[in-house]
Amino acid sequence: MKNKIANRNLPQLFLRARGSLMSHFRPILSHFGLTDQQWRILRVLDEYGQLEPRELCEMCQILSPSMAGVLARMEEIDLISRSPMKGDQRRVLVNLSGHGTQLMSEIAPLIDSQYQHIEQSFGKQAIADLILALEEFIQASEDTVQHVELEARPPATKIRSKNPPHPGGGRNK
Amino acid sequence: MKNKIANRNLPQLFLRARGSLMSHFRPILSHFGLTDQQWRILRVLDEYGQLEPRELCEMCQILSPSMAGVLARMEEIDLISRSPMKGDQRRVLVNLSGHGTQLMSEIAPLIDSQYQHIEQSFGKQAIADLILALEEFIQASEDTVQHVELEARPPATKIRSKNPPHPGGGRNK
DNA sequence: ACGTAATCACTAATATATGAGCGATTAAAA
DNA sequence: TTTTAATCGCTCATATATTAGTGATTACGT
Repeated sequence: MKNKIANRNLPQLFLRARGSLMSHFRPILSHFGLTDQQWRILRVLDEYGQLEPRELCEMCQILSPSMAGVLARMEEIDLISRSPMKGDQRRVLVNLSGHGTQLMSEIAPLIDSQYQHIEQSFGKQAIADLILALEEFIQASEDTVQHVELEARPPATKIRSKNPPHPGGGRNK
Repeated sequence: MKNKIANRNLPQLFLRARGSLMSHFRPILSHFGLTDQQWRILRVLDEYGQLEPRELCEMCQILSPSMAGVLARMEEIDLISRSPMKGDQRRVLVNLSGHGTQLMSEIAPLIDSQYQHIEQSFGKQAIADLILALEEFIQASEDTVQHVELEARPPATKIRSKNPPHPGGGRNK
C-alpha cells in the first residue's frame, strides 16, 4: 500500500520562491512601517489607479473579510481613501491619498533598485522567462483543469469548533 | 518625477500562481477538514518522516510562533505527536500519529490524481521545466543578492500600536 | 569549573486569513 | 410591476501571521 505522494510539492515551491524573494523587499517595507498586505494594495493602486475592493481582493490575493480590516486601517493612517460610487450605492472606490502617493514615490526607486540586484544574481533573461512561465501557468490553471471526485461522507472525523455558528453580520449602517 | 515602479510585480505572480494551483487542491483538504497549514505539515512529515519544529518552520514557510499553535491543535485532534528529544531537553521531535498516517494514505492518491489533471492541462514537460526554474530561482535568491541601503530615519510616520510592549513569554512549564 | 553567549520552543499582542452568513442594494425573471 | 435571484461590502468567530521578547537548556571561551 503506497501512501506517499509521488509528485513534487509544487505549492511549496511557489511559497518558498515568494518567501526568498520577499526577504529582499521586506526590509524596505518595514523601514516605511508597511505590512505585506498594505504594500500589495499600494503597489496595485499605484499601477492601476483607483480600484474597487473586489478588484483589489483578486489582484492582491486577499479575501474580502481581510480586505475590510486592512482598508479600514489604511484609511485610518491616511494611506488611502474610500468613496462611495455614484450610481451604485453598494460599490466603493479606493484611491491613494496624497500621503500614500508621496510615500510611493519615495519607495518606488528603492524597489526598482532592488530588482536590479536580483536580476544581477539570477539573470535578466531568466527573470523574463520565469515571468512568462508563471503567466502561462496561471492562465492554464484558471482555464481548464478537472477536479477529482470526493466521497459524499468525510472519512475523517472533523473535530473543529466547539461553539455553534454565530449571529450578527451585515453592513454597518 | 517618476513615481511608478518599472518592474513587473514578481511577488504577486508567485502569489497568484500558488493561489490558482491551491484552488484545485483545497476542495480535497477541506473535504478532510484540514487547513492549509496543517496540510503543509502533514505533507512534509509524510515525505521526510519525523522532523523538528525548526525544520518544519523552514520547509513549510511557517514562523515559529505560528507553528507552536498549529502543532498544538494538530496534537489535540491526534494528527501528530510531539516527543522531547533525549540528549537535548530543548528540542522536540514531531511525528505523524497513527491516525495521521492513515489519513495521509487516504488523501495521497487523490492528490496525485489531481496532479494528473493539472499536468494534462499545462503539460508534463512544462511543469518539469517550471519546477527547475523555481528551484534555480530559490537557490540564486538565497545565495547572493545585494540589498539597497536605507536612510537612518524612517521618512514616514509609523502610527501603529497604541499599547506599549508586553510582559510574559517564555516556555510553559 | 565558570560565566557568557547561542539555541530552542514558546508566550503575548496585534494584524491578517478563512469559512459562514447578513443587510442593503441592484439586476433579472415572472 | 412585483417577486426573486445575484452583487457588494461587510460582521462574526476562529485559525494563522508577525514582531518582540522570555525561560530553560546547551555550547563555548577563558
